[in-house]
Amino acid sequence: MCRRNILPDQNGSGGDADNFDWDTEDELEIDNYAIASRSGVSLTNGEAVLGTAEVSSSADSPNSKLIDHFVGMGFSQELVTKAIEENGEENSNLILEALLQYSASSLASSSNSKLIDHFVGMGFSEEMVLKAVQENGEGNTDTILETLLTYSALEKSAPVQQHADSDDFSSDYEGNFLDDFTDIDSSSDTEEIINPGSDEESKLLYLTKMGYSEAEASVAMERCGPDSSIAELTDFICAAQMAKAADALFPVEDRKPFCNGSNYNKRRNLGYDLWKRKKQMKLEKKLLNEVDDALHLPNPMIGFGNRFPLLPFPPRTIHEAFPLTRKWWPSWDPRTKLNCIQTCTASARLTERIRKALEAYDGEPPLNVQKYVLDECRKWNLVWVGRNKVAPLEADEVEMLLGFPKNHTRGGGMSRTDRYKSLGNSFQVDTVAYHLSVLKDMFPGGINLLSLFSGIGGAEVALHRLGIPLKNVVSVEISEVNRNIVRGWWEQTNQRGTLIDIADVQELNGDRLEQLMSRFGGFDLVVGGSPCNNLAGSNRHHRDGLEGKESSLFFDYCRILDLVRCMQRNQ
DNA sequence: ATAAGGATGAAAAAGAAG
DNA sequence: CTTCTTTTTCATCCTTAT
Repeated sequence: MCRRNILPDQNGSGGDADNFDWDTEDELEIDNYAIASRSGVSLTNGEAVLGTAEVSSSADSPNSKLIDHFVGMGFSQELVTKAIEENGEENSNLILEALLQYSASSLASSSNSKLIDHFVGMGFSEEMVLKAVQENGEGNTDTILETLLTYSALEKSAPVQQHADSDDFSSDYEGNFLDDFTDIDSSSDTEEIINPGSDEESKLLYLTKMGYSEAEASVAMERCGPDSSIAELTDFICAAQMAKAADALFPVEDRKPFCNGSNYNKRRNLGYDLWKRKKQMKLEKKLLNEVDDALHLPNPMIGFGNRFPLLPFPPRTIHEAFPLTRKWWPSWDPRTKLNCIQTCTASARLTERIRKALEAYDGEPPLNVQKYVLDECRKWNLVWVGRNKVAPLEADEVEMLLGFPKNHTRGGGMSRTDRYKSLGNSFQVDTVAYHLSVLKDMFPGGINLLSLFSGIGGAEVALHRLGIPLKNVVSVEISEVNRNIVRGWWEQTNQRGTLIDIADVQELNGDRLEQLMSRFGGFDLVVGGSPCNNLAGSNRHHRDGLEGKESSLFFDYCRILDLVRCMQRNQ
C-alpha cells in the first residue's frame, strides 16, 4: 500500500485533493482513516476559500477555468454556471457563497435529507450536519464525518494524554506531542470542570449522564486506561462512533471476500511450492504476471468495525502543530494544512530568494509575488518563522507530525539528510495505528510481527502506541542506521519480546522463514511498504517502475507473504 | 502547453584521519 | 597541512495528468 505521508493538504491550484485518485483500491481504507485520525486528505472550508482566492487573483483566466475550479470542488457544472451567471466571474467568493446556498437548499429538501438524518441520528445537531455537508459536498460522506468530528472535538477540546501502557513508556516517550501545544489549551480550566473524579464509577456515571451508552463508556474506559480524563474518553467515544458510522455506510453485502476464486488459490500456493521444491528459478517474470492479477483484488480491508484512533489526536492544522508560526503568517497565505512530507527539503537559497522578493515591499506584496511565494511554500512545505522569513520543517518537527517519539531519529549515527530521508519514507504512525487498531481485541496477549522494509519502525511504534504487546518482531531493513534506531527504540521502551533484525529481504528465504516461524509459532501480522524510488514521480533518473532496482523488492514482499500464508496453513 | 511529482547525482563544503 | 570520507546543497530536465 502507498505509504506516502499525506498530511492535511492545501495544495491550492484548484484543490489538489480533488486530483487525488479516490477511486483506487485504497479508497475506503484512506477514507476510513480520514474519519478518525483527522489527518486525511480533505477539503475544509478554509481550503475552499483558498481556491477561490487564487482564481480571483488570476483575472486573465478564462471562464472555463473558473468553472472547472468549482466543479473540482464538488459542485455540479450546471450549478456553477448558474452561479457565475448570477454573480459575474469577478468575485469568486460571491460565487462560492451562491453555490453553498444552492447546495444547502437542495440538501434540505431533497433526497439528501436521508444523509442528514443519518448524521443527526449519530448525535450531531442538524445545524452542524448542514454546515458540514455544505463545506464538504454531499459526495464524500467520510469527509463530512471528519468535519463533524472536528466540530465536536473543538467543542470539548482539552489536550489529553495517551496512557496506553504507561509503565512501558519511558518518560521521553510519553505524551511528547503536548510539549508543542502547551500554549494552546493548557490554560483552560475546562479540564477540571469536566473531570469529576478519578474513580472509575463516577466517570462511568458522568459519561452516561452526558448521553453516552454504558457500553460505549466502559469500552472507552478500558481502551484509554484508568487514568484517562473525561475529555479523552469523550474524544474516544466520538471517534469510535465515527468509525462505526463509516462502516454503516459501506454495507456488509458490498464487501467481497479477500481470497476468492481459483486464481487466488493458485497464486497463493506459488511461492510455497517453489520453496518446497527448492527450485531456484527466475520467478520474477512469472510472479509479475501473477501479481498483476493481485493488484485488481477487490476492496478487502474494511468492515472490522472496531477501529479506533490513537490519542492524543495529532495536530490537524499548521497552527496547531506550530503555534509560533501564527505570529508571522501573512494574511495572504491561506494555507492551514501542510503538503506531503517528502525526503528532500528546500534549500537555503530558495528561502533567501523568497525573503528578498518580499523585502522589496512594505505591506502586501503584489499578486504575482504572492503567487510565487505561495507556490514555493506549497512545494516545499515552508512555514513562516519570521518577518518575510520562511523555513522548511526541522527534522524533529517532521518526526512529531509523523507521530514518532521525540528524538526518535536523532543521533545514533543519523546525519541530518539521513533523518529527512528516513522520515520522508516512513509511515505516519497515527494512520497505521488506526488501521492496526483492530488487532487490539483480536490479540490481547500480543502479536508476532514480521515487519518488512521497517525503516525507522513506523509499524512497531504504531502497535506499541496502541498498547498491543509485541511478542516477537522480525524486522527487515537494509539501512544500518535505521536498524539501530529501531533497536534503540525497542530497548528504550522496555519491550519484553524479542527483536530480530535482518538486513536484506533476499536473506529471508524459505528455510530462514520456516525456522523463525517454528520458533515463534507463526506470524500474526506482516506489515511493510516496499521501496518506491523507481515509481516516484520526482525521480527523473530511474523511473523504471516495479522492475526498477529498488522497487523490484516488491516481489520479495509478495514472495514472503505467500510463504508465510502457506506455511501458516500447513502448520 | 503546463504543472508538478514518495528522488537523484554532481559538486562543494565540512569533517576525520594521518 | 594533506588526503580521504561524509554530508549538504542545489538544480535537475523525465513523465504523467490535465
